[in-house]
Amino acid sequence: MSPVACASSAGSRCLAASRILRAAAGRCVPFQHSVVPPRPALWAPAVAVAAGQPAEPSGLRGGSLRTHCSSCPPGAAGSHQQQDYFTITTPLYYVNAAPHMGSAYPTIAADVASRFQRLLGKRVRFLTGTDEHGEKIAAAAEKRGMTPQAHCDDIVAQYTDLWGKLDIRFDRFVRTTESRHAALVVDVLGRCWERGDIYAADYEGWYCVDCEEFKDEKEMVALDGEAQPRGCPTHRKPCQHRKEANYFFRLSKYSKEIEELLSRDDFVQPASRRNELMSYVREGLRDFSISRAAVDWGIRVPQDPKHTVYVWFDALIGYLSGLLPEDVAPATSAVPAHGWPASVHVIGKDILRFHAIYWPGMLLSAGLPVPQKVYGHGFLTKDGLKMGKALGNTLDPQALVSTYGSDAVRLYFMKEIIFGQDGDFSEGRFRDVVNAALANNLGNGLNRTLNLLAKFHDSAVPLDSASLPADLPLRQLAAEKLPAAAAAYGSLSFHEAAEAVLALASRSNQYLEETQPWTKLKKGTDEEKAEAAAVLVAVLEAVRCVAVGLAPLTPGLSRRIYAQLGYSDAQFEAITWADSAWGGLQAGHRTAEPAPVFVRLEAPEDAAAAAAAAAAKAAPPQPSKKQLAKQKKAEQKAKQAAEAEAAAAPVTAP
RNA sequence: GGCGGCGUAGCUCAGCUGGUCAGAGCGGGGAUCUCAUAAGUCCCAGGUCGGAGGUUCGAGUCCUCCCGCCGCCA
Repeated sequence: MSPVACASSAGSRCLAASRILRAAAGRCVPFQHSVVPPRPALWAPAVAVAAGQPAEPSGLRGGSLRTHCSSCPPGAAGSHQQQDYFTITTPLYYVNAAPHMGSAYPTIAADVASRFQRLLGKRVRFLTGTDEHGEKIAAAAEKRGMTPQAHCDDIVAQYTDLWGKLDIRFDRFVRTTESRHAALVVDVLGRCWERGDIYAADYEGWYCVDCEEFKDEKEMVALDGEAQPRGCPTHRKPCQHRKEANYFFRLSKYSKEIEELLSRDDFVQPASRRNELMSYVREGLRDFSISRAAVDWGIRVPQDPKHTVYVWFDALIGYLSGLLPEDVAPATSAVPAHGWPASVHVIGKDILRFHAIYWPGMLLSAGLPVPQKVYGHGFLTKDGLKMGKALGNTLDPQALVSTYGSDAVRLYFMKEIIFGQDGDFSEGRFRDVVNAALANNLGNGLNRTLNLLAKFHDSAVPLDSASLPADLPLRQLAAEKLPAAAAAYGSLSFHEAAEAVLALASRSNQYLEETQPWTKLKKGTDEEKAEAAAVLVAVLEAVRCVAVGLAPLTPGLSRRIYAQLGYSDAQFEAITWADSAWGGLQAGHRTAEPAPVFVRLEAPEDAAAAAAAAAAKAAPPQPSKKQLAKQKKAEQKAKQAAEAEAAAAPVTAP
């Protein structure tokens, strides 16, 4: 079972794995719903909301809104040529357990996309939240000796806590237990009903009491002494033949529209996802059940209070209810004025069908536009293996972010895994690639340059970066790479965006080696010293561009780079994508006291010991020759430094 | 079983509309430097492009079969 969006084993749901009730025999998913008191929607913690006003993302506060960005390529998804808003959603995560990497991954991606769109000046609505209905919730709560509501509240707190640690800046956090959500579900259902798209029909199939689930005939196994396969494969107990009345949604009525939708290049992405959906549609869309009579708690169907709304119908509408501000009555007609249709639903590939087929059908029935895009990202593995508690292979995002920090986690998953493809996490590789990019390349490059500026120019920028020649290779590379990064961000190609921006940092280090300003600054002529000063400005300006370019991916690091360059937090908060263009650093500007902006990642001791022990089994641990040589050099350096210090004149404290 | 996707250096990937008989990053090895975060820079090694056939002057790239992995559907 897919680890993404759902770490649990088969049968669990997080807008995932579970199968939807359909008119065909043998398909059913049980769920339970707890009717809970109304609760306010959670707002993003960073945003202070004035009474009666919708929340605004803090990133834009104080910044000027721009209507055009020269860095932005024409036609890019989410670009200015399209609407002036940007609505992005993650799945509404199932709160049967604490968040796992499978939910953190798409949330990070949505946050990166949101931050980029905010830098462009868009009115961004980043919607995430939780789906709190279902029998698994009740079971998990009971197991913990808690009410379902208390359980949900606790898990939701863990989600928001983790999102805070991962620098997730959502605008809306919707919970499907909110009364406003229920009200909108009822309203949407009413519209579909009036349209004639809901009808009563019997659903029958084989039911396992222990699973609380209907079984497909193929799934069942033959029990002892029986010829016919009628047993639950999990519990090995006889399934009961059940027939119950349900309400069904007339999805088949919208087959043509949905097939046309799926034929579009830009609706379902990546392109490989479309094929399986087209195959599914061509088999003929069948109506699906949207109610359950057997489940006591849930949103009551007003037209027949013996029924509660089936959880998929309910949860998908969270994308609508979550957009509505508190002061707006929960009505379907209000939704288009508040960021609908969504620009992109970011989802795991395992729940594509619900988002690309059922959801559009529901929306068409309710008279609402469909989302602009559904992006099915790939699955994650760890050390090449599927993740899952049952498999004993888990990746705890809380532990990861606590150990290594938000920027490292975000960069790895965005840069090293191609969004849309499956990807792997291994801790050694994680440290290596993050260190290489952020500590050794970018961080050291900035530090060495700031130290030179401090030493030879008292941290004052000697000239305008805009005055540097337009044909300066570093400047030209910036002019090439930052627009490329913008295009990549717009296409949700985060690894390409990261590579494009970081290429500028790499080139900066090369440029320093080519020009060796430290030599010229020490011993050069006045002209040579001026040239060297220009090199420092060029490199610092390039790093400033990199900071803006990386801001969606590594907001904390970018902020620290800006601080090191002498800018205030307010100045950082006010940046726009236009600031990624060359020319921001001005003569006279003072940089801060040099300090590392990214501390290299080290293996935790226990983990390192465990890794060493594991490696010892496979092969004797041996430090590489390079490492030994490096240690030796370090010792020599320390010795030389001590000797030099002893011989040098006393140094005046700054 | 049907359909679809994938298999390229130790790892992660590009190339994949036929033509320097394969590249990048990370890791590894060597050299060099000391402005700097045990960093930087330069150089090098690593490839049966899953396997076997075929088409072609020429195939990682097109066709067939087989093997393995993943996804969807029954």
